[in-house]
Amino acid sequence: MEARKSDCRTLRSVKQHRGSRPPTIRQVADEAGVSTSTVSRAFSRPEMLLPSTVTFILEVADRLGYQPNPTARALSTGRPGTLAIVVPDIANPFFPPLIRGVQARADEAGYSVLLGDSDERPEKEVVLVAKLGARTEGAILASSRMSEATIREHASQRPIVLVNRDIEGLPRVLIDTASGVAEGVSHLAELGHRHIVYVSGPSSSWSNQQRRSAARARARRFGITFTVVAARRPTYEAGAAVAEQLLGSGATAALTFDDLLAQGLLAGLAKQSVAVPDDFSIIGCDDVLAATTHPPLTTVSAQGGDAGIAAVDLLLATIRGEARGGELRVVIPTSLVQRATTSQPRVHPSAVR
Amino acid sequence: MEARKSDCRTLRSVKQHRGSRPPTIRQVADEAGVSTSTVSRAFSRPEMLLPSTVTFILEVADRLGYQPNPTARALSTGRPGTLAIVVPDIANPFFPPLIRGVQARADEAGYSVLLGDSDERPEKEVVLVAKLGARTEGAILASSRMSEATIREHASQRPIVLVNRDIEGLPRVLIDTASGVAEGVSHLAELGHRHIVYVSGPSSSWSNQQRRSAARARARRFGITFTVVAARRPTYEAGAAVAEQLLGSGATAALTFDDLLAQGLLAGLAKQSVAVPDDFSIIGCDDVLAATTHPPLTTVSAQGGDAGIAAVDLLLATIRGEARGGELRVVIPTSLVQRATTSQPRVHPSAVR
DNA sequence: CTGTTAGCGCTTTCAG
DNA sequence: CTGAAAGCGCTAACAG
Repeated sequence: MEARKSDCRTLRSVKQHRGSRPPTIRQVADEAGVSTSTVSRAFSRPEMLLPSTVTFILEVADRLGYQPNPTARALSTGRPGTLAIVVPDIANPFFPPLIRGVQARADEAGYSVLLGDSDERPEKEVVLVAKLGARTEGAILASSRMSEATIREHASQRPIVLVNRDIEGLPRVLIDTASGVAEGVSHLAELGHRHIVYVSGPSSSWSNQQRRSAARARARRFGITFTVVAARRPTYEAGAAVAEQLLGSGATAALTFDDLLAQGLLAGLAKQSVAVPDDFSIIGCDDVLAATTHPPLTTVSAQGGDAGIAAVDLLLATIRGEARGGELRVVIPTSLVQRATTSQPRVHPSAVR
Repeated sequence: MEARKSDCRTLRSVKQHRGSRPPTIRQVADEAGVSTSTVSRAFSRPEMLLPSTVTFILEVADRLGYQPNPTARALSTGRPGTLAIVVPDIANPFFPPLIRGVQARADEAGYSVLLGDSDERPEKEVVLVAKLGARTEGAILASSRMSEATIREHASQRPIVLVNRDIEGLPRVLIDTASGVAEGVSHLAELGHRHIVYVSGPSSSWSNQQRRSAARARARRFGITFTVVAARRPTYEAGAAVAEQLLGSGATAALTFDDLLAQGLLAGLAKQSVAVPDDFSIIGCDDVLAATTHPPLTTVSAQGGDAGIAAVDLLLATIRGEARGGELRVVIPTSLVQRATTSQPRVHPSAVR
């Protein structure tokens, strides 16, 4: 096989330079003396062609600097080859590992990832999901702040996988921090604490609800006093701000919605000259700060990256229509990571030793 | 104007349910009794139509749940309406704010954002940029690890804006941490330090080179000893690992490539019972940890979010062909943020006070 | 195994 | 101001 019609395609064969359109399948076909279908197949289904044809075409294509146009391919096949991931706040350290996992896995599967940040605002999330949904094959909603009804509505339009949001019937991956949190409460109870407080995060967060109720249930089981203190956003500042309030509550230990809050609390307590863990114990959640806090934070591990990978797998399965009933709900286990912010509560000074 | 031909388009008018294709411009046109061109115009160039026609069509479209297909539009116009941002590591806290800025600004401009994580690997970055580049109108390469030649090659194919990489002739936004670092050295010199060390980051990082040479130059100006110690990746662990090495060097202060390294160093030093800032002073860079370290880190501010916004503006201008010579290089100033990790060097014990 | 022929859904001249 | 028709670049039956 050799190149035919390699005659003058008037001006079209000029070497590419800034501004010239990239070569199309048509040009490769002409240059190689085959039909466009053949060129198309050489790229999408090479097994249908003679190996020699494939190599020849690929060579010609390469020489011309041809690359299949993803947009055209998307329109023709109806498969954009992209996924969307939307999160409430990229800057919250819980999400980067998650996003990283998503992007890596999607990439392996030949997909690209569109990212959306809703800025913790449900209305903005709605718009984003609609906008991104139209240009993707499916979306992953991490810690969605939208109402269940709204989510269901979106899910009826296109494949959607939820992360840390438990809605019956929808594919979802849940990081089961509840078990880790319960473990944390047990740990505190066994240490001798009789009054603990839970510093809550965003009220519309499923994770927050899970953690709060898991902590409460376990506390009840041990018969220890359980109080809830609300922090606004899950931030360092908010954590530092609730320190005083905790001290006045009579509690000797706190579990916080996440590590950021715990870290802030650590600072707030330090400012009040309260020693951690000697005077007060703290347990965070998510394990996104590793041992970088001072002292190193005891927390509940959460494999954000794994969740991202699982979410992509689930989404891909859903897209392909392989998502069978049972596997709709993937649960990722967690456990308590003991570092240095918990210890026995300080007993009455005179009783020490 | 009223609906004509609202007759049976056989089965096509069935209400949408999971699995049914979304309505096309054709259906809206039929339902409204107009041509597809008119529907198209109602969405893309309403000013060409009678206001009454527009509202009518929009209403019909809304009733049918019609939304223009972005892919088809992209193919037809040649403008995908998407931008790409590729970073070496999303999990590095320097990038989330940057990405956040990019996504927010792009969204305002009606664009969506494709995200790529190169995992600090140049080869992977090359593949990513090529892949994402094909489906976007342009790309933002943040802290690119690719060679200058490779970057130029990509830039010759499509609009590209660099962040923290200074390549002549290419549009770029640079966070001028060099000035902040120099300020940091002056600060240390004025405090009385006579030997400082720079803990370097990725060798292929432009920022690293900038910071290192800025520090060296300023140190020379003050006639103080300047040493460089190499950390592998810019991580907490790497920072903790170099602590001992620094202590043995005779230096009394360190500037680190970034805050993560500084934070690790803080921990490494604490482990060796070296008090900061009393026994050793530290200055970080990027200001991504705010006052969350212990003690609060003195560092060089860097407005990642602003850089992201500026990058999008530059990219959009480049795409539109408005990028004029002079504005090709946007520099974002930085300054030293003094917190609590720097102080006078401890003089010979007997000489104290 | 390869070519022909229709589109995918939308935009865009060019008429009227 | 609106309609008809011709694509954008690629894929997908259907023949051969």
